[in-house]
Amino acid sequence: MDPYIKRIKDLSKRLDPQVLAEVEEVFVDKHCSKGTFLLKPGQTSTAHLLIRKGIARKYFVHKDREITTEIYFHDDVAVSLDSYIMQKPADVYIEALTDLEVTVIDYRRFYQMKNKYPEVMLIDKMFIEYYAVWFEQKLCEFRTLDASERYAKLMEKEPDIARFLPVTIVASYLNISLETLSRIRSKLT
Amino acid sequence: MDPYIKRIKDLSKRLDPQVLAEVEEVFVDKHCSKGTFLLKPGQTSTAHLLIRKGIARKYFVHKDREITTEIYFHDDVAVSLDSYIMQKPADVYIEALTDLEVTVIDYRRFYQMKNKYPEVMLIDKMFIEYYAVWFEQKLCEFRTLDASERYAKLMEKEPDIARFLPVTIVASYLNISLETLSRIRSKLT
DNA sequence: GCGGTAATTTGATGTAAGTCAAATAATAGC
DNA sequence: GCTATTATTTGACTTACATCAAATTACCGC
Repeated sequence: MDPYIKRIKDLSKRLDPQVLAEVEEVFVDKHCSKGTFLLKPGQTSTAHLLIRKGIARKYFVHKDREITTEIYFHDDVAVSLDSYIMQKPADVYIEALTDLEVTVIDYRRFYQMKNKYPEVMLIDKMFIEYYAVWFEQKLCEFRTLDASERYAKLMEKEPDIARFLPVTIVASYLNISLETLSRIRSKLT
Repeated sequence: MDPYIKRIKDLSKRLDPQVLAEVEEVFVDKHCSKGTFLLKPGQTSTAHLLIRKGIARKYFVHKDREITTEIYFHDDVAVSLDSYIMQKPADVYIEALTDLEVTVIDYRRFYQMKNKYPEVMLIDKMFIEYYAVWFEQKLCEFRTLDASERYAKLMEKEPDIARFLPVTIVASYLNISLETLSRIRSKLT
């Protein structure tokens, strides 16, 4: 697991038990079946979704083509950052690729927690920080790596994506055509 | 100005005068002459740099090529997010492209302010949020727009960059070769 | 098992944009 | 002013990757 994510987790666990109990009241567990949309363009995001089990993805449609921007596994948090922060309608889909077990963290109630307990605000801030750094890294990868290098990086950093998902989705995540991905893979064997 | 930046500014101004005074003690004004580096790879960032006057840029070197990732004008904040958040050595340069007047915001002292006043922490958090959303948008542009579309977007959103900076820098910011940028421009006239 | 659909691979061809190289144009120093 | 240097433009050529199309393979439901 990423060391920064680990720090966030450790901090969460070390919250005052009283505070932790109160925070956890905000969490609601939910089941989503495969193919369901957790968010659609036009809807304003009202919750973070902690994926407890299964796989989900975020994507948007550009020129009749689905572009996958994030893929979520166990312990990942699915959210349209844009819609959450700016409190405006999303322009992305969040889709359950398998049956999911998710924990819903309602913004309104979590917001109250943040204002009541600065340590909760800190954890939320660290989460955003992680997101920002992750985006910056991705941006750097797009600027410097070609198709096969991006694939190599994916295999190194997020091998589960290549392992569990169909070429179509992996290719759109790497921003290459599925044919090119297929060719890259065949060269490696 | 971006509406979210405006919100951050308004909030800053509306801080309790007592708090504001204390925060401003942390700010130190400084002059940097053209060509100076405010940060170099290997150094760990110890301060945010608010540009009061002049132009600066952030870039990194990849395969003997300078890749400009951010350009700062009046009221922008120059910082290696990565180095700041992870508190690790930076891998980017921050360079004064003109003579600069900057306000240095020391992390250590600002950190104390954040812990003392939750409203200061909130402002810092909003700044990071803005950064994250900005990165996400850039990422989306790289995924969906070709060279001339990226240039068009630049002219629409950050025209000053194209106006005040040499082709070399603008091209590396758009992640295209300077020759291509020159050709795009000549086609538009 | 078999037929039908969807996913993946393979091949042929097109193109946006990179690279290399040379020609202008702009800028600064003296 | 003129030269030296640097920045920008223009041209010829190359290449990584997309697109289109067809072939193969995998995956279902019955």
